[in-house]
Amino acid sequence: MSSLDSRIRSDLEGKIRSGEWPPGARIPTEHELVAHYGCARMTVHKAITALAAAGLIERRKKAGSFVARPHVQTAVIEIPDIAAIIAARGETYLFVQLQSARARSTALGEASSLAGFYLGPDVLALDGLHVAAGRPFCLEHRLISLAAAPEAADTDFSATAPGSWLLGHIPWTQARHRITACVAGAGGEALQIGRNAPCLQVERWTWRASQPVTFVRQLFPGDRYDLVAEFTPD
Amino acid sequence: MSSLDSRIRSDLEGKIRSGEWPPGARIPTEHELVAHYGCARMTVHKAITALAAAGLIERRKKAGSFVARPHVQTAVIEIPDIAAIIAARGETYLFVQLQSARARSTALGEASSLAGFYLGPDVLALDGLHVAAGRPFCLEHRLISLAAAPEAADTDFSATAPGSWLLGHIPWTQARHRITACVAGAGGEALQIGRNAPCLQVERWTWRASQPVTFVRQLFPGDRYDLVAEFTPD
DNA sequence: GTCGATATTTTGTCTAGACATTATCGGCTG
DNA sequence: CAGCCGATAATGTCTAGACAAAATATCGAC
Repeated sequence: MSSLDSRIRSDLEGKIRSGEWPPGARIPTEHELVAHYGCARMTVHKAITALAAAGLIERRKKAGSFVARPHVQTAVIEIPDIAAIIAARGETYLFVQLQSARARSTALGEASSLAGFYLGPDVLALDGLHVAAGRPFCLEHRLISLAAAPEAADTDFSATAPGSWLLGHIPWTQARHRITACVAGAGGEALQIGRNAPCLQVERWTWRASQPVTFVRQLFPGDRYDLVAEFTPD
Repeated sequence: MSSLDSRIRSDLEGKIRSGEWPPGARIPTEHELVAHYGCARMTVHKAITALAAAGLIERRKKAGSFVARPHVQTAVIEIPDIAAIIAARGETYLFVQLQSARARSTALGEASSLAGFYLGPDVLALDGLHVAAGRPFCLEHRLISLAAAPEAADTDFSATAPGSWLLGHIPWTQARHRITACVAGAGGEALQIGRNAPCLQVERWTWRASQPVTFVRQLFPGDRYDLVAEFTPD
């Protein structure tokens, strides 16, 4: 926190963010910074390396270190467990299972829409509704690979959201998210909104050690949920 | 890339991701790893510190290092410049200005909706349309603080997207994003879709050195754009 | 002047220690 | 048994070097 390297780092970061060192400018060499701060090179190196990892500067051997030119806005969005979202709002949370089926994946018509994401021959298909403060909050359609999560076959998801359960049982996943806007369509009835109401749709494909584990499609009424991303590159 | 510390790091990471070391498990101490890999402690320390920064492990003095229990899914989404999105698709890009006005911010009715985001007394208000391959792609409404970006007053935005211009002139910002689903509403005409068509709305508030710079609201037809986030924590 | 080999500068990685910090453990005391 | 308190074990930071790798700069030959 107040270690020397972090002080050096925020010192340099301040000069960049304030514009004192504009994009493209060359910053002092490690050697010069060592002389300036009166410390070992490793200490300066650690500070500069962290700035480079954060994308604020670019380093080139022999040439030096330069303030980077921003090109993309990256934002970190957190997609927490839905139960956690609702708990944070101070509302009561409930999960209701609508349908559950165990099937051979080839029997699932949608298998083809999951291009390149083959969950194995044995798949659990679950439909459920997340309810916040008595109002429908999110309609969820989920497929779970029983090869990757065999315990799921013996678990009762009638009141437990499969997302929370999976997070606790098949953790440390790799995932891909897709966020789109669409109309509620057939899901409008369960969500108690019109078929033409706009919804935020989050799709997530999840792997564990490169083995597909689960796919989920979540539909949020547009007026009940939004994603907020604070972006403080550091 | 193939330095010793990165090899140690991916070695440990593999044991975590494969489940060999489940969440909550204690991983070997730095001392033990030094003995195992036959290197200096700094080298092991660098590898472990990187894993801790990535959130894969938690470290507690005296107690040791433990595989973290995942609780939130964080995803890094990149929100690139719209021109870059379209260029990446290999389509032609065009920006069309619809309206431009310089105003006292109190004269803008919406000022109140930007709670806590006061752009200063002198504001530039711009409406424009991003066009990809001849079709409307994004409707944009933007406010620029002339206190933060005085050069904007003398710039011609009739064909230059203000977003690209700002990125090059007032870089290294801090930002907040909000992503919602809504209907096109009045914007439906400019986008050549129905008023009830679902849209992805991205709002972004931008600061530079804690000074508000710009606010933008972008409306994407739901079927023409989606956000994709690859999540490979590392 | 142009090309190419060599020197130099700058960053990247690593070592073998030192001391600081802090939470836990175990024992001592009341 | 409860509570305090010091020993200890683990991480956190830092040093003063060393060598490696890479890219630029320089100088010489032609």
